[in-house]
Amino acid sequence: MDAATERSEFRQSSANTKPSFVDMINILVVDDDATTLAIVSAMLKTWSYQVVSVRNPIDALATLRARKGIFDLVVTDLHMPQMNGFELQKHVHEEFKLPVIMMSADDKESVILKSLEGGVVYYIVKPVSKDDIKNVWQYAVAAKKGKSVTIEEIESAPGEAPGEVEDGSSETSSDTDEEKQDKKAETKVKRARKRHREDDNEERMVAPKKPKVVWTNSLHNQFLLAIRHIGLDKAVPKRILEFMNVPGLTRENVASHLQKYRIFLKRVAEKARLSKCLSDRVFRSSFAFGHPALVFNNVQRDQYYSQLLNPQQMGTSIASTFQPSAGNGSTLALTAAASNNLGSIQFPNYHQSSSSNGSRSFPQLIGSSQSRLFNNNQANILCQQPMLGNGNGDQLLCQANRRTAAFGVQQLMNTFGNVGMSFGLMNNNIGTNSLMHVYPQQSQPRQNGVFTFTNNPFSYNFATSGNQNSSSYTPLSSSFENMGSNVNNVNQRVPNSSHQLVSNFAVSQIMSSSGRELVGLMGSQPAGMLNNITNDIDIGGGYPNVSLTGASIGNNNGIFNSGYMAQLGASSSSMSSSAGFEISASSAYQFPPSLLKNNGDDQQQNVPVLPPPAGNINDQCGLTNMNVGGGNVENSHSGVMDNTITTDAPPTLINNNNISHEQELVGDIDDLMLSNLFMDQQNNYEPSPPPFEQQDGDQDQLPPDFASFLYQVEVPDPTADQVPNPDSYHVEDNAANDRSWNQQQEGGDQQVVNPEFGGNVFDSEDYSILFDPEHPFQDCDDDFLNAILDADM
DNA sequence: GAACTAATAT
DNA sequence: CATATTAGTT
Repeated sequence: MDAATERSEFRQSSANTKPSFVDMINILVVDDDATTLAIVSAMLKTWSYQVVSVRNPIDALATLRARKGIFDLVVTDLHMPQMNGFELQKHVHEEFKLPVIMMSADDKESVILKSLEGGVVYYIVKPVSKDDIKNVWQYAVAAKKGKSVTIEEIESAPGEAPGEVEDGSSETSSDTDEEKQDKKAETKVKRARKRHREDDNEERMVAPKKPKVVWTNSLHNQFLLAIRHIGLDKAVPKRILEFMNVPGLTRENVASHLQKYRIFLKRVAEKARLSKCLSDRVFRSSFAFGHPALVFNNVQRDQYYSQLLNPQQMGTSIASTFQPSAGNGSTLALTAAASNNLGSIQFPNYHQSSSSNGSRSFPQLIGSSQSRLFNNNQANILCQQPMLGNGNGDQLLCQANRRTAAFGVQQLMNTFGNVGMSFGLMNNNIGTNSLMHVYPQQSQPRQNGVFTFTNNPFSYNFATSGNQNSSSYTPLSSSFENMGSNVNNVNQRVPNSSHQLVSNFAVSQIMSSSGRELVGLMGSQPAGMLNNITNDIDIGGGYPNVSLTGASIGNNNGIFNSGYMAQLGASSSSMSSSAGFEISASSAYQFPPSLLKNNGDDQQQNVPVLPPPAGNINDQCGLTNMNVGGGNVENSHSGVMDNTITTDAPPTLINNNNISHEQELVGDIDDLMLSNLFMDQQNNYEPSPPPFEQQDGDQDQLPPDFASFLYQVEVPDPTADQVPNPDSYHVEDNAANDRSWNQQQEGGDQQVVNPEFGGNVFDSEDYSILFDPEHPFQDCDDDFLNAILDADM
């Protein structure tokens, strides 16, 4: 039999399952300790091995001599009186050429190494488990074949911790030309022999089998992270592998997974292309950077409307309007009570009024983002279990969230007003005279504000509380005292009984440097996950001069710590953001050198420069869910505020010395969404319940809202008699070149087509959607939409 | 020849 | 089905 055939046979027969011929394998067990001897022998017998046990090495050698040729394997203790395991092994090797497996309680690396170097084929640290010895037949077979079993192979032998990826270096690959010639024949021979393999066994049994790589969530997330960083188009196995830096993972492994992933992407894309369902259209459009006008048609919009307003979805009571949730990827999330929304993040916002009445001259907002793409915990990969308590009926629960904050729609929640309103791209029940801009995320200038509220009567409160007594609202400085800058402060009652605030999650408390006045709160990880929260708050001269520097948000996966920074401007009408992520290297995640930047500080290790993980920061997806203080807060502001809320958390990476590195986000939101969807499928999660009726029974239909985060939305005034008309929007470009180009094209501000994108795709960077209450419904241009759809992909 | 990836095998 | 391996291309 030629070598190729042998190898094939080996593959065939070296499955995890114990071959039937083990009952032909004779093992001599040597241990001076009778108990161990009995146990090990019994274990071996339960695996059907033929076992002879002796109490000392001398007897062992005598037995071997007496029954020469019978034994296939010797299993011996290391420490024995007359002769230790090393010596015995030496004798056994010289005289009988039998493989020896060493057992010892000694787990010192030096000892193990010495044993292996001395020729011991496998070292078992006592206590011996059944699994340890289950597959020792492999050593017998390997020895018979005259094959040496490498250390790597031993290490991948049974008993190894699952999930580890074996080093591919143990691969025995040395194809000769001969082998290659014979490939076809090989297959036939393999099949033919398969049947009588078991009679014809040992010869082909060789070494322990190399385990399959299991693409766990964690591994897949690294994979996704790599793809995100590299960019889907440029993500090839080698680069992905490089980035992932997982020991033992091979390029082939990655290639295989990538193939699967691509198939997934393709399938989703195809569905989007084929379906007339709007959600699919949206999906499709978002592939092409999206066109906001694609998002809804009338019917769907209405459906979406009702969906968003559905109390079941959004929660209606004060207590249940929002719950804080811990996003997985360094994210603190807020979710609606009745829908375990995914991937939210909380971020600090600052609300400053230039013209509000004087009684409310304190900052009081905390926004939160929330994904509504995936509802109902169907996508809780990498979950954290709820770990934070609740208090006083407020039911603030921390819920597991995945890192898909990236996807969702915008919502404004009137928390205190007990109304639970929300708006999406075209859904605005809150309205005021305010306009909310949601800029496209992908190329969002990071230093600019994203959400702009104009003449906004709201003030913004800590989004999760939902339990403020609207009639007794008092400054947050008292309410949120000790809100918790670390995990120990979770679930802390606010002393002021009128507020009933329970901080059920770890937040950063953002205090003024002088007055201990709470400027903001920053969501962070729940207990146990919080690594660092650092706030650097500097408030000069009181309001309106607030700056805050973010928090690190720990990640208990050890992938990295990310933080969020926001700087709040001094102007009464604007807040500028110089926010960023802070990522500090963590030992658990090893970044390839190419991704590290040395900041020049000797004390400072290189820090990775890479974007934050998918979806863990709201701004990446731009969908922000904000609790808008209604009730008392709202009233007190009476609609004359002019706020700019920056919710943009630029993916700026900041090293520990606060030297920031701007980093453009790589990849686009659709990739992220798809990635996560992919993982949902991997995990057999139910598909997200689409907000719209399914049109073709397609279970994989995507909810339509995810594209909306790309765009800027302006929201009419909900307090006006006039009901906000979600159709009354139009697309408006913001960039001069777009504008001029647009004018040349005579599309007006209805259609902004950026030639950079092939003339059929919007440049998401440079336009917004404006709601215009003055105008009647205005559907998007179907022809145009169709054109995009047709041209796309 | 290395790497990618579609195709195929396990 | 998920992953590994092969085989054809680039």
